[in-house]
Amino acid sequence: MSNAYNRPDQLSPELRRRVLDTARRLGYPGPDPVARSLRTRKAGAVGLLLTENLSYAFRDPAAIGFLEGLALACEDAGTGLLLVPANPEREDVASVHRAGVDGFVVYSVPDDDPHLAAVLERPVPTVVCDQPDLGTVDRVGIDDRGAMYELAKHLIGLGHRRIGVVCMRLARDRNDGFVTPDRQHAAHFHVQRNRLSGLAEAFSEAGVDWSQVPVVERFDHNMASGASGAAQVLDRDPQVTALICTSDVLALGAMTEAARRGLRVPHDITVTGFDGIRAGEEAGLTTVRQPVLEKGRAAGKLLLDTNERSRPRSVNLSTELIIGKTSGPPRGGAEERWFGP
Amino acid sequence: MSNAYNRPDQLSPELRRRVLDTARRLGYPGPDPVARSLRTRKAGAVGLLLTENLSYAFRDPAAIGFLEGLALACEDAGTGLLLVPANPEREDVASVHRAGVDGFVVYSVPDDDPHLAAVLERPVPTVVCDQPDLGTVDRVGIDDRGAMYELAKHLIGLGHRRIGVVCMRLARDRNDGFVTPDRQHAAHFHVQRNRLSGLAEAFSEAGVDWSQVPVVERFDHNMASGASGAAQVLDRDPQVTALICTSDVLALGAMTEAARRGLRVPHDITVTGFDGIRAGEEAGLTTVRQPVLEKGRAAGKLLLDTNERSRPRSVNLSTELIIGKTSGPPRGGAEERWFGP
DNA sequence: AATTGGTTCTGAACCGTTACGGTCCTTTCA
DNA sequence: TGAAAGGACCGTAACGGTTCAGAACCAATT
Repeated sequence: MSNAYNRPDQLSPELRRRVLDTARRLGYPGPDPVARSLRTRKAGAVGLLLTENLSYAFRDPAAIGFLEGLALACEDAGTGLLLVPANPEREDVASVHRAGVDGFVVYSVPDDDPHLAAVLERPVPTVVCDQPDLGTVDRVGIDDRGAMYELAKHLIGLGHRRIGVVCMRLARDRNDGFVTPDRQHAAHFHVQRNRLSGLAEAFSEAGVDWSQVPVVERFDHNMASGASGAAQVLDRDPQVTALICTSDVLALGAMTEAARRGLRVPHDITVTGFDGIRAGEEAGLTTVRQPVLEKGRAAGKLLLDTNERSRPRSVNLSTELIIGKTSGPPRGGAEERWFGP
Repeated sequence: MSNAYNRPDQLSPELRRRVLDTARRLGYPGPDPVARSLRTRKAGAVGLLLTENLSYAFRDPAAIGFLEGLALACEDAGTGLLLVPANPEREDVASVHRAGVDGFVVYSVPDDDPHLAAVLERPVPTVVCDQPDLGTVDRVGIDDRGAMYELAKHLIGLGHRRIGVVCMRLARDRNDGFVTPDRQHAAHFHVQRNRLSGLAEAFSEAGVDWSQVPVVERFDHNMASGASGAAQVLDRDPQVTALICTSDVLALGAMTEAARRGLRVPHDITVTGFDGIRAGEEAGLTTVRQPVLEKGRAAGKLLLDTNERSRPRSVNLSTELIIGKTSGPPRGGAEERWFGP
């Protein structure tokens, strides 16, 4: 009787001792956690669904920050954190079905991802993060659109009108190259779609024809992609005065490419990022800082808060525009370009 | 009948469709993963036990590398990775008992940690990493002692005899300060014990009285600890020509402290680390590079390889001495100290 | 002595699935 | 035509715990 293990008060110390003794003698390894979970309908763990290969997440500083925050929340609650393998290339959602968890956190997956759909079919609470608001499950995010709009306004104020953009993948298919406005608009990654849309709005308001702005997409998210993306933009239009990247990692890569071409930042060209990662900070990157750790923590808190009645909830965390030393007025001054090319 | 879900070949398409239809109509959410795990005796996940607060692991570059490698192996095998909360301050082992997993990976916990004991009592395969060889379970590690011995030999060859050491925590209790040889010898962290012992051996062979060498311990593992540890060593003996740190993170901190004191590295003082993390590489740190990612991957492979007959296995990965630009001969040349104090 | 109250202990039901063996029906071949 | 073989389908028994109802026991009260 497993009362001996879990409810020492329900039986006499004498019997408890006897039970535990014989248990040990028979080599009983203690109550089986799975059987317990079945009966109590509590798995004692939350699942985390990441878009990327599991291992890839550990390379992205923003993802690591999110993980840290989520782990923090789980730790507080004494629950485990199950990393669910969700290979984006395979359509195999078995891993989602197999996960014995009390809830899911879904972090930045494409909105048409079959794994996401599989999660939503499971009868457990779910929190989506950096995803569109589904209205049916909790959500944590930031105002990507507004933050990027503000950053764009800063650049516009400096006088930039001829810009280029390097962004992360917009859909599940690999498309390393220029992006049509259609593809931008139909992007399946909520975060990227909104950042681009914030840019488009601000620059359109400033009289820039957005359809003419070179926007380059990169599937892999690392500095090399930022560098090659920047190169592609600069090859197309060497006259751009600012390279706007939708992440700090891409921006840092773009800066190496600028350096390789002998362009001084910000004198010859302005480079901006998004996220506010440590390495960007050290480089003095102009960027939008978002509270990645808080995002993870908020997601965990929302999921583990059993207060059902108020669902679904939506949490928007605030961001901060960081004006670093990688942004400045276009070469030759702003005025020169007032009546631009 | 869940055959409809899992064994489409066992029944006619017609029946399958009918079953699935009524299932949907009745709001059946698909087979319950926990019940399945109970029946099949497979949880589809491996547990990871970390010494630190879960979230803390995401701050340590070496731990992140390990996690990445382990996640990689899990991904290949299609299993989940469950981060088990193991607050080192509480003695609460319930989280270990509650974890529904097919095996455990234990990474760098003190050898007297109750969580480790709890894992070993569970009737599932276990792989320990950066731990003493228990003889009963698989092990992955490096030759910490030999690698540190080699690094010490390099410094001795340069002429260093008067050194100081900054190391990570040696036991579960907090002891920020100097370490007696006794405590070094009795250290509960296998990795730290062996690194110190490699140092002691090499310098003893070179005629240095190890009991006189200042060894400072820091409980928290971050750059600030490295800086304050270095300060404590330099306050005790401003004449040390080399600061040997048992991790790169500590070494980077030590370098900031050296800079703060106006000491040039390596001209005025030599600083060395251990791990081979990216930030250290960028700083040109002299260190021992260890394959952290491979360690994680090897641990995962060992655990997921169902070949029972060859257990327990022990894997030693190789390390590489990296001679960077933070080590050089002691100020005033090596010869001066040949007959030194 | 019978009722009441309380504690300790026992047994059975249940959680939801998969494995297994048995029934039934159809097909194949002597 | 009958027996054997095979496929489709179905019912049931674990898997290993937790929970809960009620039995058994003892002590105190009426």
